[in-house]
Amino acid sequence: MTDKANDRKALEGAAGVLPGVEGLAIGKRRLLEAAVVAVAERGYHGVSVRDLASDTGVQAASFYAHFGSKEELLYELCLLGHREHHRCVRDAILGAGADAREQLRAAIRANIWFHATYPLLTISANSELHALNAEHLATIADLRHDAGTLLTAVVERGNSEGVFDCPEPWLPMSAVGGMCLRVAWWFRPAVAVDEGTLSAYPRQAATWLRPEDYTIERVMDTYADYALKIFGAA
Amino acid sequence: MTDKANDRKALEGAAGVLPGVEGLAIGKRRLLEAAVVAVAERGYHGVSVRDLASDTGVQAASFYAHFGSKEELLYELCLLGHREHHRCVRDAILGAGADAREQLRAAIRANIWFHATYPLLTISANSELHALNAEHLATIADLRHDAGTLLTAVVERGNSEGVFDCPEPWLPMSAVGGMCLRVAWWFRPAVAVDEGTLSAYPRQAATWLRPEDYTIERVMDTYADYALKIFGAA
DNA sequence: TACCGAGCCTAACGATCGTTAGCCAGTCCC
DNA sequence: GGGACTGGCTAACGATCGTTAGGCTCGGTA
Repeated sequence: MTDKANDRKALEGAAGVLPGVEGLAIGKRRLLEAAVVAVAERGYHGVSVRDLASDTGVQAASFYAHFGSKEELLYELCLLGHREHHRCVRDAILGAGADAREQLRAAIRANIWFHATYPLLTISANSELHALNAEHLATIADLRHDAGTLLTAVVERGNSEGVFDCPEPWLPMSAVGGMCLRVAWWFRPAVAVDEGTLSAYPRQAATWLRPEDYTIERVMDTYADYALKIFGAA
Repeated sequence: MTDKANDRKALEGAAGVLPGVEGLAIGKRRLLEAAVVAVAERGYHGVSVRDLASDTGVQAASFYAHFGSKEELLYELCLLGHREHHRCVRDAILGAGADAREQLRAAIRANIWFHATYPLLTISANSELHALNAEHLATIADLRHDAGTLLTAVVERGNSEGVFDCPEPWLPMSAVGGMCLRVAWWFRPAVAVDEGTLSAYPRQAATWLRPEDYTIERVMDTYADYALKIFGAA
């Protein structure tokens, strides 16, 4: 492979780690992709503008052609993460028919799918909110609140229809939410992993000792069963 | 209250956020306590040595009378967090009798208790491992591995005794581990919280919209029931 | 009494941080 | 053809970073 081809591959090494960036300018997209990799690994304050510029093959000053500040980039990452995640779960619920159990199962499956497919985005958008300014943090908090509303409605309807048995949904939802979220930290795909594809998963995922790697499908099914048990599904 | 009393209270504002620091020199202990508060809030790279020194009422250079480097302080925090957590869970299992279900229940309860009682330590010791050097990271990884061994043994014994039904324990353990770990991020006590006590919990815990705050006891019981369901307890 | 180390201090080192000013090569539209 | 816009560049700003040198003041100990 030529040096130039190597350079190009290095610059695009993070392609595919972010959903919903197809319409963006290529320079901005590359910065976002480099950022989600670096921030998930080292945290917001552990990543400098010069790091991102270097990963993208440009100078630090060029960063500011795309973002007004470093914090604004983090905000865009968080916005992207929460919006795409919410859309993913919402569409799954809406396409699941009228049975609350199937709606819950679809929601859990979509939740896991997103966290296992975009783990670096999940980690960045959930662990680095402290670095947002007050206004941006409030916007993200509103998004989080909205995302919870629909799932709460599914559970409450399931209760009144008699297919769930959890009079107080908050604790079971916290448990299910927690176990689904953590998938982003440990998941690594079982199939077709070359070095480039593995870079889309957190480095720590390699150190969680497990007997094997699992397919996304298997994790989705298994965790959905756990969730239905927790919600006391009939 | 006098100014001097105010100063003293500010310096000791983080007292009680760390277990197992009774024998340490007061200056070192204060630095560790200030560090766990700041690191859980802003991340390792978001906290400077001068920040910690300022919170402790000393100069930055005095930091190095207690720690060889900033990374070494993080290592001591991670060591403390993993050791105390492991001891807590281990003792609970050993004191639970011979029934695997009761051993599992005790382990989950102890796990939750630790995460809800020392949430800032839990967050720091689990989210900031990336900032450790290779040698220290390997030591912590060994500790994590050892901690998993005992619980795995409990589950496997429960399987062979016929009281659990989970032929492959890793996925259920990942689910239960995830939901218990996340308690550290959202838990806030329901009773007797003045401003000083609340500072022992992550700031974000206030933003997770919940209908009420729960007692530790209630979370422990509820989550233990979830865990037993997940492991297919007879 | 003399010493010694612990624990604090002031001052400063070089490196790196986020950000800005000012400039330049293309590309598009009128 | 000319002007505006886009997206890159070099160079530099002041602030802050982790860390060190060197000195002071104690309490304990030989």
